[in-house]
Amino acid sequence: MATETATNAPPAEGNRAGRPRDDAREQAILDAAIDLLAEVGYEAMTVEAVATRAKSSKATIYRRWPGKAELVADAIRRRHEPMLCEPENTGSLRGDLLALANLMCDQMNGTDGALICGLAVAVRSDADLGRLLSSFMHDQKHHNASLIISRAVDRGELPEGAGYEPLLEVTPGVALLRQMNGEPLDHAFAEYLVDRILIPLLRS
Amino acid sequence: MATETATNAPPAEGNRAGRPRDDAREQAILDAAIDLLAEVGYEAMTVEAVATRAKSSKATIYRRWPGKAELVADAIRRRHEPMLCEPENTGSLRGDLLALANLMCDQMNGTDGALICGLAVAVRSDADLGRLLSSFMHDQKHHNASLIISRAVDRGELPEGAGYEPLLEVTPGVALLRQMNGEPLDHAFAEYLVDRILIPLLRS
Amino acid sequence: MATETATNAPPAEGNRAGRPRDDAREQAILDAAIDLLAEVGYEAMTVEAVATRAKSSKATIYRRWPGKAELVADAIRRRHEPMLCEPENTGSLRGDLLALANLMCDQMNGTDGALICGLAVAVRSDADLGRLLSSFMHDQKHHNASLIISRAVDRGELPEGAGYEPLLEVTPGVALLRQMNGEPLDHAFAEYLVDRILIPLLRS
Amino acid sequence: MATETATNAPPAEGNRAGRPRDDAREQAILDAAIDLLAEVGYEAMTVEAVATRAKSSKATIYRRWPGKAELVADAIRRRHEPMLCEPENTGSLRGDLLALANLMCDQMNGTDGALICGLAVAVRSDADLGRLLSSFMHDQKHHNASLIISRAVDRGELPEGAGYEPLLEVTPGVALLRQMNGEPLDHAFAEYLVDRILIPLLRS
DNA sequence: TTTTAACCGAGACGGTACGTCACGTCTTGTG
DNA sequence: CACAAGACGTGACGTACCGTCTCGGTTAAAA
Repeated sequence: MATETATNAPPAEGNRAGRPRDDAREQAILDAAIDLLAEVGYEAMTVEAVATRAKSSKATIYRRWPGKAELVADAIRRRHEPMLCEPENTGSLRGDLLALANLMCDQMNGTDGALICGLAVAVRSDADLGRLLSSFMHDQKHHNASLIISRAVDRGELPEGAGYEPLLEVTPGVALLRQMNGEPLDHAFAEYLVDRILIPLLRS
Repeated sequence: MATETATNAPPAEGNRAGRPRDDAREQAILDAAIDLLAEVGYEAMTVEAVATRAKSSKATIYRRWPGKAELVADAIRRRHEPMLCEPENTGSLRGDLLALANLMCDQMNGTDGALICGLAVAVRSDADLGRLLSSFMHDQKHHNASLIISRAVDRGELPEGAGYEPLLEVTPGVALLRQMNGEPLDHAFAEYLVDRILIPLLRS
Repeated sequence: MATETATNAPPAEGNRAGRPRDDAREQAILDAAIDLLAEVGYEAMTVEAVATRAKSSKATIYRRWPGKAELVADAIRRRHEPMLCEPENTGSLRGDLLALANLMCDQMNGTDGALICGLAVAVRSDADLGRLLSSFMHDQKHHNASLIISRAVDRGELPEGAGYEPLLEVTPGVALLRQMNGEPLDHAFAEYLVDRILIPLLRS
Repeated sequence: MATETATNAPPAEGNRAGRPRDDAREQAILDAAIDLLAEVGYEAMTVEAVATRAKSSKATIYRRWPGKAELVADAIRRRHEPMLCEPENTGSLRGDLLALANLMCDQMNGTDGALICGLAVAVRSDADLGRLLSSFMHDQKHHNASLIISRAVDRGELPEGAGYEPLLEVTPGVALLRQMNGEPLDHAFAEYLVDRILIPLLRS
């Protein structure tokens, strides 16, 4: 699943000579990029500003990434990895789903929503980025959803063999749609999503 | 319903003298904008390029719209209106839904998908555009969905009082998600959507 | 003598459409360029700085000149024209020559020396610029030298038919050499030039 | 006479430890610098390119010279030394002067002219470089000129005590001027220089 | 019919970000 | 230590787009 894109690698693999790249610079740049993305958005974000905040230089950035878009893509990539977290066990299927939905809403209302929208265009010309974004939204849920379902099966709330696949697409899909329609992703939405869509779907 | 934005009106109402605006210019500009949006995306689309393709000039564009974002918003608005069409009656709920899903897939694979993705960023800073995009995706389906449901009820395939609301969000939501993940929106997807998600949801 | 170079002209001659170029901008830019050239030299002079001082923008500069070198060349071209002045009649050949030599020294010690040295490189790839520089140094002297000689002939200090050509090359040549050797162009040099070189040469 | 500039010496005098500097590297670098100077000029010459052509590295260059200007200065210095040559005795003053003038023209038309022009700018901010350039043009002539004059005195072509100083400045001065005016330094010029300027000057 | 005011195309203008390149410094590994 | 390789911060370069502004010329309603 490692969505390995063709960006950001020293020219040759086996090369040894010369001063090695400083990974700390890379991290500082990506951090600065993430921060600025969240603060001002993709379009208003300036490579120069990223360099300044990272106490770096444009040259160092362009030595590693072909352009602004790829820098941003990588920044998100890195940010995604440490974001997996265990879903709490609330004692009921509905409670678990609601917790999950609210968590997703919070993320979408924060930086992530902006990122996803900001990258929608880039996705169309970079299939790898698409897959990345996909995993960005799915991976955590994949794990969490299967856990929630199995817990519900154990409780007897769902029949044996209930599949969680629809959850994976319906939940973020509807959230994304709302996001792009400018509608709020609040607790009311979370309840609507769980009671009117997710639970009916799982019960059927 | 009319998502009235503060764009595009001659300066004063009561003025009379002088050459009136040429509506043909307006249409040419909007057409050019739509074409370019689909071809290169929102960011890469240039006002200069729109003017050139419309055999117009930047001044004419900026005389009518405050900026690029509003021009694009208007372009989509205009394009949306003539797009309503009657859904065919295939004789079964599944057939009707499948026809609808396939139609949506075709649209998303065509210009519309590009448009939607290209506008994702702009939506966040222009609530009106969000609502517009919302109606762009909903209105037609709103009508079609209610029609399909009522026909299914008449046939006895669905119980009296079955709601079509979930259809309106789940269908385009999942499609949009796939779109942004770079996954194909083909007939296999349409069948999956209908059989695994829509019908279970309606039946529950 | 119009050293017409292939720089700085609107794309077509007969074109009429569009906003015409503002000649005041051009003059402001050239003035700023001259000033900065004299202050910091060619290499340290920045196009950005020229734009700022001229209250212009880089775009406007690059719209008119292909690059920094051509801008500088043009700046000097313009500056040259209004620089002719009458040499005073001191009553003796030596006095006249000394006055001329001192004038030249002052010019070379001022902006002009810097200019000439700064352009030495550019000259080699732009023959027109060479001729321009040539006239920049010669024209005035051509006139002045013939005047001084004829006055000396009238006074009987020089024989009839004495040519002034050597003056035209020897005087600025030696000055230029000193300039490039980092040696001072002061009054001692002027006296040396007149007494040891110019007068012997004219007398022979 | 050695115009000793503050460049290019191992850090401490008495140090002994470590690998000694490889003088071959130094020569390779200076050769590369000279070649590139002549090919593309001072401004277009790149330290990186010098390093590449010398199969060296920038660090090795900057370990020995403070910067590009000093490197170039040194390159010229080295090149100058093996260039002293005995002027042939043609049997007459005019013949000797003509030979000298033609030699100078050939040099100026070759690499040296480019070098001198290329360094004109640098001279103004580096007095040592100026003196170097001065000796570059003078030293050889200093020796040759005195030789030619003394031979002419011996032949009786010139009076006892004739000074050669004017030759030293007038000859290269006029040549330099022509060079910067883009005028040819050919045999016609050599004859003009000798017959119209040098001999009259010496005879007076 | 004549005015007249707004239209239209073209394109110059001030700004600002982009991505490139060279300079001179530094930090590796290998002799 | 020297040396080759090459990353790094700095800062100018020349390009491209945005949104504004003038031009000369056109066009339809108002006088």
